[in-house]
Amino acid sequence: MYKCRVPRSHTLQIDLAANVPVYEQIANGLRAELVAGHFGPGDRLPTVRALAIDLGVHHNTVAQAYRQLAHEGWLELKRHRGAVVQERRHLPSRPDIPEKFTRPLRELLAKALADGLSRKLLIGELMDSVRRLQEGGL
Amino acid sequence: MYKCRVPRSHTLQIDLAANVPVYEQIANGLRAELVAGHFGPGDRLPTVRALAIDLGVHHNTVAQAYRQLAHEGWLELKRHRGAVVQERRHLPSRPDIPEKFTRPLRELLAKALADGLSRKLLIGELMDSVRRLQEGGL
DNA sequence: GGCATTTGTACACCGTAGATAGACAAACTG
DNA sequence: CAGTTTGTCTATCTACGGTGTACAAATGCC
Repeated sequence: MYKCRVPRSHTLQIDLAANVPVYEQIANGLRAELVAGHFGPGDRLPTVRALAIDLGVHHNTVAQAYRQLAHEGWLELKRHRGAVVQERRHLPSRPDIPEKFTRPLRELLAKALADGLSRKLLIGELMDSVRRLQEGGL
Repeated sequence: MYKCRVPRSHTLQIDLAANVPVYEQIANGLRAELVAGHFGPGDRLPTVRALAIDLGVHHNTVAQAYRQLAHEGWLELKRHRGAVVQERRHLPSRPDIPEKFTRPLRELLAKALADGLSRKLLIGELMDSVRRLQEGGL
């Protein structure tokens, strides 16, 4: 019995056609959930196989995502114990903001504008994010 | 003689170690410049070989980036005419905001937070972007 | 006008990474 | 104690990114 508020395909979506690896899509999606606090320390994520079936990929692919998150300190992976969410100490802030955030954000905005999304709409989305951040969420 | 305000390695940076393809990094960087209006219609970008040398990659890699941008309607690629910036009609806005923007933004923020960047700092960056967007820039 | 240079393209090649398949060892369940 | 569950390991296959190289055509210089 594990507590699994994990996204079935609704919140965690995989795009096999995307040029970003599936295991990284999974890790990114789960990391977002973790950062948002949707999981607390001690919570257990689904087994690699269960999630793999849900997503329609191989369990090794999910395992790779789990391993990456474990390596980042989000999960503890014990055999047959499943993936347990860990308390994660806050890292000291790094000064490489431009590379880690500003540039990707800029490129993301450029892509969105190029896709025809309006400035007004993007501003709205950004402001929503700001609000969520201010409230301690994501 | 081409008008080339193109980034030497300062504004257009390539990370060979990144897991995102170099040709896509180039395309993303140039698209950001184009969206920002740093190039006008008729301007000519550097030749594939010139930019390739600047970036330290093969000219075919740059050519692939140029082709992608041309396919998106940003550039016109004529043999021996170089890459000419085109007037680009605005596409009709698509309704798939979450997939194209919200989700990637959310994951980017999650990654930044996971890296130890503070909420306050991220909020500042987001607000900067909002301001730039409001001013018609990027 | 002719010729070397420039320039984008096409094609083949190689290395690597992503995804899968299948087997394995250990813990849990009854 | 036997069967099931579960994460891991190893091997294999495929696709893609990046490079090397040759090519065709337009440009520029004399």
